[in-house]
Amino acid sequence: MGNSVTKTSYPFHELEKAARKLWKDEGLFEIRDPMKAERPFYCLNMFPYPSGDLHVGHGRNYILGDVVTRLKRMQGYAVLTPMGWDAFGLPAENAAIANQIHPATWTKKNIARMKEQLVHWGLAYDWDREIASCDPSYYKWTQWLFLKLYERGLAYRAKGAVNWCPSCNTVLANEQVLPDGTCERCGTPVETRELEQWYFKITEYADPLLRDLEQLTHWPEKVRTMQTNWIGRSEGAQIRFPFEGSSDVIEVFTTRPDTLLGATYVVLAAEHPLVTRLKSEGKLPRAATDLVERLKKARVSNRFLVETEKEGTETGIHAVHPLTGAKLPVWIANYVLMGYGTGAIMAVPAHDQRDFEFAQKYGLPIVEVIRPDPKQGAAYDGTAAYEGEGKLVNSGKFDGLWSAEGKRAITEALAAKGAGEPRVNYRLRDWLISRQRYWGAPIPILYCDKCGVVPVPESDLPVLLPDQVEFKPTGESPLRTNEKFLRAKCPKCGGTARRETDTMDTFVDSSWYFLRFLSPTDSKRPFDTPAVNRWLPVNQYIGGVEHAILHLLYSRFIVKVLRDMKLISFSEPFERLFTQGMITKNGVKMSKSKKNTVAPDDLIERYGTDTVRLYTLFIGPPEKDAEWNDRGVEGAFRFLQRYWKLTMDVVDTAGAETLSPSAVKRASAGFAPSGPRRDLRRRVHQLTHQIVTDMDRLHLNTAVSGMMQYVNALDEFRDGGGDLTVPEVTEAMHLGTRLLAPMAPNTAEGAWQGLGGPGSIFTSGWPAPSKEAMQSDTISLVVQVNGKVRSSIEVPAGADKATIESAALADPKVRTYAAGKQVAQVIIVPGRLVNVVVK
RNA sequence: GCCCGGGUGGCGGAACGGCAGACGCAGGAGACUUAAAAUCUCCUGGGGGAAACCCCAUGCAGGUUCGAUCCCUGCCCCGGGCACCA
Repeated sequence: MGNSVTKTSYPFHELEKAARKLWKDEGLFEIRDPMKAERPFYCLNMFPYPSGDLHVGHGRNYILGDVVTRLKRMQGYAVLTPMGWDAFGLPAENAAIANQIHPATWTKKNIARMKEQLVHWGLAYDWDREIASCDPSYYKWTQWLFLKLYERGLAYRAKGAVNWCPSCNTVLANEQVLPDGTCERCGTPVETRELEQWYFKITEYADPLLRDLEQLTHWPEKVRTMQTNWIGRSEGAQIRFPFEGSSDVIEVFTTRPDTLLGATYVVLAAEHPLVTRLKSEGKLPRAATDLVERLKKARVSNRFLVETEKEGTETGIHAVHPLTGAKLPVWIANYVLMGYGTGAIMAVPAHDQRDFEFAQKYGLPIVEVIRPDPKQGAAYDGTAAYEGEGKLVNSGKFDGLWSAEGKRAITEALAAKGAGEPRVNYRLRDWLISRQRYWGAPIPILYCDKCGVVPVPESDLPVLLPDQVEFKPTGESPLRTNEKFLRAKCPKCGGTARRETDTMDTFVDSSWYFLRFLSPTDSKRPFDTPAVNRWLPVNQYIGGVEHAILHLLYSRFIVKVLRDMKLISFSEPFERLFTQGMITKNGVKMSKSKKNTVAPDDLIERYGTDTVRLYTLFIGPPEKDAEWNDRGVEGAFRFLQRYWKLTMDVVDTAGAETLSPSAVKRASAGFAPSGPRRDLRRRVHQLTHQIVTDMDRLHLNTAVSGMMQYVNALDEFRDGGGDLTVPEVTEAMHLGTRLLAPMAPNTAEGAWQGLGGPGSIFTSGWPAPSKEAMQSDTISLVVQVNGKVRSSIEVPAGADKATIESAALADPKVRTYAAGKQVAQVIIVPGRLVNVVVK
């Protein structure tokens, strides 16, 4: 089959070559001076990790971005369309361990290969702005970013329970652990370890990160919801319970202070500091210490199992109810987690299902304090907790208040006693950024025996990764044992210091790269503030939904920090976000490991890049997943062939002089007032309208379909004996070619040159349909009887309702269906239909 | 359990509340050809009918409406997110 294809008269390879040369010569997609370019538009694809080969599934992302880029260019914008490489990361290091190849070498090789593929794909990137996050000239500034956060107290080191991936040999941020407790990258079950690690204080920005989501009206609702859930804001109160025999207090967080009088016991997480202390002081009963040990061990692996049965034990100590003074037993239980709130709760079994189950199991008292309607019986019926709101009962002076009032009144009463206050709690945890890996940006910190933790002075950046290192199969970072790297001089006291050996999470690299593209080679500053302020937020950001939380939340955080540092003037990095669906093959995501990838190279070789582009766009709505079908590619190819032949036929018959744009402009006098030529022109403008609208909304599958109909319309015109030299055809070719250009740029550019140019099609402006041309003299209306289609009538375009009604009632089929019945109503929808309601 | 998507021919998918299935793929018939490929033409949701036409059909059951794939209620499946979050 390959043979027959290459014999086609559609010379896609030549077209690609010529088009690419023209675009390069004209510098169509390059921004020379960001401060001077008019009408800036920043179109960005998430920069990829250079994993090696690209498949057609990856291509969807880039093709979408390229269509936007070219469309905006035609609409007269100066489009910034850069590309770079998220080039630090574990696969390079794993390759190093497996094949004894340096991560830098491996990464560079992959970058070269992928760049070749992107170029082959004909994507319009401004390669002069290419960046790679593993380049010292880039990661110098990632380190600078760390120092800035450190200066502001937003980077800190702390010991705590962390996620450890035993396969990746490193810790992970919460965002990088999947809901089933496995590593986001490799799928290995994550373990818990107590380690001292570096964090970014993203929780400080929880509220702005949440609030500003409201501004992001051009983000998919889904992504905003996911971020909202992830941040997990809840309002309530922090309440302090003193406990007997100590001046200490147990702090709990609750969203239901209105149920405080129903609290009958207090529960601590096994990891709660008080538990640790009591244990070390020998004040815990044997059963309790045993349980604590068991729970801590179980949590290493079972932390994510929700279905675990509730289990607990008494500590022997008692807390004092802050309002009633009642003695409440303090328990330790597996259903209270250290990772949320204070790691301690007040248990209200009548109104919290978890507490209820626990209280039942251990025979703890249950006191009802909320009733939806006090006149009716209890909502709490002894079989399950009532978790709704209502009026307070059994709550002393608070009886009769509604939950909302009760919350306020009880919180105020606590505040008056100094026993509590309103509190907003977040699910979001700080961002753990240290990684025990080599192939990342070293954290620019020194440990001095005398001065303690000392940041590397800005002037000493970058802290370079040592080149001569050995990768051990144990997976231990070679930095840990590299004496040359480790040894340093303390910038404060001049004494000996030891370097931090952890590197930064690669999501730090990608949290600011979109700023770097404006000044990719600047060695003085991380980014050019005026240029960045002019071009950002990114007008159109395109990438996979898998970053809905990770990259997109981190970037938003960093941008807000930089704004607070007055280094940029905007608060959000990405104005419009588009998350494309993945392409599946045999129902599953394309991936090397599943061996179901489709390589673009062969397809481009055989059919040309425009065919691959067009099919990728046509496959379905871009935001949804879609199944790849090799036969579908041929459909796209057939269309382009037909389009090309048609263009060449028009050029041959009409000749250049009738085709030039000025001739087209003059042609309007020659447009036919009626007949097939007029019909063609109407159809062409209607389709133009549809395609323009679809492209604006990124409904590219229907835009491609519109182009197919466009060619069908012209073919039908010709088959019906139409003359290709008439001005209607010339106009159609000029419009259609420009409409096609963002989607099939090489073919369209070639056609444009054939049609007499001048210049690149991408400087020819974006078409607009003519309202007048879209109008028709008569319209055909569907006629329904009682909502069922029975006939259709032809009426003048401007016909009034009375005319339409009588025409409809006169229709023989309508008369048949209306026979013997009364016409109750006639509904007329202008331009659409008539519905005759009979009884 | 809660919150988002989604369920339409053999397949991918179209349809401001207004002719369900655009466009394409696959399939069928034909033209061209010694033949095949390529190309072109016509047909192609199901059922009934010689035909004109008629009936059924957008996961299921209701509702609102002159009219519902679209809006509302309940339910069933599929995908995603959150989840002992206090």
